[in-house]
Amino acid sequence: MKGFPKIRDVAAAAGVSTATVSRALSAPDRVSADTRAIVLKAIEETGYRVNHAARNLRRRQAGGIVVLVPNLANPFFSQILSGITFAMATSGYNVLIADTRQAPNAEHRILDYLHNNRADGLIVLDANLPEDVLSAGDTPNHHPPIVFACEWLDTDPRPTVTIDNEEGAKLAIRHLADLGHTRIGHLMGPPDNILTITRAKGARAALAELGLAIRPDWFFDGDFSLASGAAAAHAWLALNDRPTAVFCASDAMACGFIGELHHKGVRVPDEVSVVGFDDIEIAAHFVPSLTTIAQPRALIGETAARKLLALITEGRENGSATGASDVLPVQLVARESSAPPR
Amino acid sequence: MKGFPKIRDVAAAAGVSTATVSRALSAPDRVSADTRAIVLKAIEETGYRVNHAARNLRRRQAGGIVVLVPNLANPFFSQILSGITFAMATSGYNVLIADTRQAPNAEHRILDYLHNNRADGLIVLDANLPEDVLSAGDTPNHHPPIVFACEWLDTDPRPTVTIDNEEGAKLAIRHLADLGHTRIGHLMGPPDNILTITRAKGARAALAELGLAIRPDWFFDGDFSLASGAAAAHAWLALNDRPTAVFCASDAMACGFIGELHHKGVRVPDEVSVVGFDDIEIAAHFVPSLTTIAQPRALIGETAARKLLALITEGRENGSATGASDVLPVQLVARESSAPPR
DNA sequence: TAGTTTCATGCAATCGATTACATCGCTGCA
DNA sequence: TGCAGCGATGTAATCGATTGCATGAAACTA
Repeated sequence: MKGFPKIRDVAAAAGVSTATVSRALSAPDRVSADTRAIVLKAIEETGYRVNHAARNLRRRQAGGIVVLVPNLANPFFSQILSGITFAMATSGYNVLIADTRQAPNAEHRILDYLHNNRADGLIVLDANLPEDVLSAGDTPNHHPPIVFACEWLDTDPRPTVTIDNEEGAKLAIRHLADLGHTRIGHLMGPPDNILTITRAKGARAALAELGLAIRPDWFFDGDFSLASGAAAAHAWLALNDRPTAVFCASDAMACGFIGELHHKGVRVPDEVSVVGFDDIEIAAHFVPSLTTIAQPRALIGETAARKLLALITEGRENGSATGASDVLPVQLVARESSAPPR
Repeated sequence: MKGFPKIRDVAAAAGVSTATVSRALSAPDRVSADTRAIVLKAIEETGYRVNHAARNLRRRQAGGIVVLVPNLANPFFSQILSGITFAMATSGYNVLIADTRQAPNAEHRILDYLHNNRADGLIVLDANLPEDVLSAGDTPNHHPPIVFACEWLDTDPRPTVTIDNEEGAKLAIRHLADLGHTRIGHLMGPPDNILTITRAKGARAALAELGLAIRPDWFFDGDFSLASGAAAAHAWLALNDRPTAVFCASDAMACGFIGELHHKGVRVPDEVSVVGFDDIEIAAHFVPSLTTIAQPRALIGETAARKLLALITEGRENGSATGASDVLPVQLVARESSAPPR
């Protein structure tokens, strides 16, 4: 960073002022085609690169967006991140990532991103942040625009990018009913999570529509993880009166559930059908391959990123940060793990 | 970002100069305990937050590190990223991520990170970058320090954080031999990849040590992905004379291999034993659960991050960027997918 | 007691790009 | 011919924190 050419050097090489060089880069149509060419050549020759810190300081911006991920180690998010970086690639904004559940002081550091000039915008994938963290954005111009993706807050009017979770759950239940199942259970995500609530609601609604039993002892607790799926397998085994099909609120849980049943000698789908949710990559290759509700994860990330960019630009131009919310479609993918009951 | 308090406001509130405020924050022992307390209180009251752009400009730094990931959508990397953000959390550096294989212009944008004042350091997880991209760092002070993690370049003396890939492959082969297998194949990663080369080398060495056959038709081509594992299953099925065990260079390939064999009615480990590499989370829950070589992914990320931080600091203090390289240990985890041959 | 260190603090230059405003030369119209 | 209008460019202030140097007071030394 020491001997790097600066805009002054380029200006000297091109025989123009620094203002012209700056304009040739950031507002090409404000300089004549001739000088622009000269400036670009000078940039080429000197090997000049803008200093982002200087630019950001002057423009009063941060130059990046932050993605708040509840748990980076969870592969569910990797494809969403991929969609985000894809959409951001040409924008000139950096993509920073932060794990909201990671010690030390996760909460404190998030606040730092929120109030701060560290990010021009946020994509929040974790709606279970401490209440006060997000409400810190009360005073509208004290924080950058926020887009929620995947998860959201019912009480919060900010724009979101989600999928139709309720419909997804209904598709799953109807699929099992179509196969002939009448005894259907549901393995849920973490309590309080909006996805858990919405998917469970959809499952209940579909069961009711179909006139099927909604039995509390067939609604198993989980937390979206593989391990909780395995734990649910034990709960299922412990029942006297078991459902013949289980709709799991995540593929990870479905895999954990099936894997553990397999250890106990219970075959899927012979003895119990399983439907997952997410369509993670392994679902198609699992044994048995997993029937699931596909959600377009990369597209979610991409959409959220574009929406955020729009908000950032809009916020700069006028003040009206409108927040239409996108709901992306889901799709049933039928595979081996679901079959008619014996 | 408009009406935010600046250091001047804090200085006024505390009745000191901006220099003192700055020092109270960045060099606490250069101000007296009393004034420090006063300044901190003033910061609290005004709600001041440093402007990173200004700080970075003045300090001639970028304030962040970049992680170059070959494919963000690949969950293998999520845990490494997690380790990196964990180690970086308290450092004050942002963690930026960039996908090196992502259109448009991946190559061009990487160069931007390399030469540029966008990052104070890089963690590179992709050693297959175009030759000239990395060699752009010839002139030592024209680029930030780089640490390679997982993958590395044989020709490059820069510091690396890796695992003992050769030993891992040997563990896998020996494990299969211990079970009684004498006909052992190997499903490889993408050609030219250093991990592919090293693991295949370890596998060959172990086979040789054990006096077992090294048959070219039992070395299958792959690319670490699930799909290539499934493709290898067809290659295996097509052989007249099949190995009774296959060591796969990634868990994803092992899962794809097993999943596809299962579709074709071939049971694992009954008809063929399989050992993977990585110990991704699903390995323990797969059907059958996967015997594999565990590598400490989060630790790799964490170690790389700390090493990079050390290089950044060192580079600022004196110029000698030494690059000891860490090799982290691997471990065999025996599960159901490997058993004695029939 | 005079001279020397040490410590805490203030002053003001500085990092490098952007941009409001001023300037200059043309064109076009009355 | 004269003046408004416009486009291209230059001048210089500005973004906000950091830090080299200077200052003054206190502590220490001989």
